[in-house]
Amino acid sequence: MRVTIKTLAKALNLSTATVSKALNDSYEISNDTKQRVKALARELHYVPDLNASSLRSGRSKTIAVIIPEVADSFFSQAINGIESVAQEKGYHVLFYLTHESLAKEQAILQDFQSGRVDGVLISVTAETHNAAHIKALESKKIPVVFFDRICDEMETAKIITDDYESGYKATQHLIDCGCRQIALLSISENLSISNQRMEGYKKALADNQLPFNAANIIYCANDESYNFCLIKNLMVQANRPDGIIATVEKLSGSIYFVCRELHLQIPTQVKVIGFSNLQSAWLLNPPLTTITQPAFNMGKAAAVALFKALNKKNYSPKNEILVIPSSLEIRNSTVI
Amino acid sequence: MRVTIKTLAKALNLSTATVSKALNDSYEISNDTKQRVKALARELHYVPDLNASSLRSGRSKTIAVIIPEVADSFFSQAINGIESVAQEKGYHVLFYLTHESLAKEQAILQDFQSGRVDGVLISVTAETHNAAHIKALESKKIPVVFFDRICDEMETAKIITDDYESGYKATQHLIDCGCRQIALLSISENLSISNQRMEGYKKALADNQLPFNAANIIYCANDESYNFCLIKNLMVQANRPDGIIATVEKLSGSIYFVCRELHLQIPTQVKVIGFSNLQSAWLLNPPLTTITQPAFNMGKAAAVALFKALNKKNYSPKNEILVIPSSLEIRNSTVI
DNA sequence: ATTTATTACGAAAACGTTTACGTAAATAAA
DNA sequence: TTTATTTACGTAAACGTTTTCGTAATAAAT
Repeated sequence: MRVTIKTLAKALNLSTATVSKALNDSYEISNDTKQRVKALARELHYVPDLNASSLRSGRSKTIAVIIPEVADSFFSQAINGIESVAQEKGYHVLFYLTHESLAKEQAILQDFQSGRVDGVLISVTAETHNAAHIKALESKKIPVVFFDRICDEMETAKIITDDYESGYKATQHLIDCGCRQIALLSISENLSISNQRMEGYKKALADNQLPFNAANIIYCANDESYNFCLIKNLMVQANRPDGIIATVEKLSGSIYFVCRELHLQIPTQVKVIGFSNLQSAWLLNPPLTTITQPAFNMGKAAAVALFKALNKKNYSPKNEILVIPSSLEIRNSTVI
Repeated sequence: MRVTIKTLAKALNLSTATVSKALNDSYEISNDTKQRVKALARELHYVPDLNASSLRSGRSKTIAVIIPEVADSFFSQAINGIESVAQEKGYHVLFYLTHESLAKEQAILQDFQSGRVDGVLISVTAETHNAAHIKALESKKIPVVFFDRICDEMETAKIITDDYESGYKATQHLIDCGCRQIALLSISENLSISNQRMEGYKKALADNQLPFNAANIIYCANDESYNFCLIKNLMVQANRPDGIIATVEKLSGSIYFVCRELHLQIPTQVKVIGFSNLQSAWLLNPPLTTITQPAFNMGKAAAVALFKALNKKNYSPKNEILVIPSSLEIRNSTVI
């Protein structure tokens, strides 16, 4: 037989209400009773039914994390940050991968109307250009916190890195290394991070009296072989770039593959800098200069912000942006 | 006001029972009624309360995935495989990271007594040497499927790769390349994969009349700098190995770092082969020869096996081992 | 014409909690 | 002493489903 609150109540000659309150450390219950209840619960290996609890209380002790990919070291590390605080708070974490598909993102969020989760951490897809489906959670009073890839139109907590400055720094570094024709690999026209990084790129060009050339902005897709072609086409041109910035991790690899195929030497013929958290950046051939993002801390900060909202009576997170800076790590893909 | 089954029932002048059955496509309900109910449900954006549903039915439509790390490309890819089938089946996926801690693994499984999940996919920690805490799920009729890192003593479905053969192949390859003193980096004495890979290693040595030297088996820990020291100590010896096998992904990187520090040339002075799924293996300096595991397919197969069990009246998965072979991919860390 | 099946639905209990409200006893304040 | 407050517990409803069982009405079989 399953041991429920009733089992305990009967055995101790108490009401289920008292037992429930005792287990939840209610002020209404004497210390003595609490001890007795908890002792018996432990002895009989009582474990509360989560579904019953959630149904009645309206809280599921579960949060959702929605990200585009997991095979990206940024998100891997961010997950670790999130998980570390969730486990500490006794919360459980549902993971969802959108694979950069807006439709999937919508379907996932739609499901949260079911009361499955108490809060949501999200990094939107490259296709997401408005937040209607995310705003729908407001009606259920489910707090949402963005990290990395945010939606400007939502008034909530957002954890980002200094994308604008990073774009600037990356570009300036290449210019300092002698580059005059710098390509920027992006993945989306509506993604906050892409736009910010590009703005920084443009500003750096302007500050150095270098012309901005729209042809040097390459929008990549979610298809590796397609991206390979795009980059290859870029690099076979007569006036090919002498510097490339990959604004998203997976694109760095593609650049290396193209350069290998075309026998282009990095960094002598072309310099490369990638937004990446790969520990193996050091081990690449040549070691990759990176903009390294504080992924773990961003994940952690996002989770902290979410739990802060979950503890408020007014569910809604403070509308504020937390910026955790990235760092430029110079290696041999830009300098000899 | 929230729209529940009662709302629909009242509006259509039906009982809640009928509405529920209609929504679940029960044979007891006429097609006409089903249409009307579903139409109104759609119109009013009705979404069933998962907690109520789970409480009554005893099924949560959620599975758990327990893995040691996520910052490991094997697990990243496996997750993709799992997620792909879960999403298709309309199930949700809870993720838990053990960080190789048995205590954490136990705590996580303990929590599953709450009815939170219908089934579990697990890859155990390096510390796990018995399955008592996992067997405890049997009393709750929660099916468990192992992938990659299995527990022999559990009678259930297990998805693995051909670890023994992979260990053999890796060793034989190094021998073919001229190595006579081969070190094996392991992470645990009780982990199935470690032992199998080591047995394959031993067999290959024996088949080639090479002596087995226990000093060449290095047990690494979950601490990068500690591992670095271990490997460094190994490589500063006079009779240092001329070949190393890293049986787990993260150790390959450590080997490269040590070799860089000691100015040891790969592959001329020491040849390296790693169990790894990093796409960047190609891009390392030098490109890393790997045993590449079918991570995505293993994850997928594990999920499929679990769902098969979830659909059975008798919850328990078939006690069988599915082996999906790995492949040796030869690159320049073993050949010039 | 009577019995038996089948179809389509409803009443009500059940799942295991949490919580609003009530209350008796003990204590404190007036 | 009377009244107010606090302490510690119980009663019972509620959360939103699913499911068992019952039952009319219609159709089929005898």
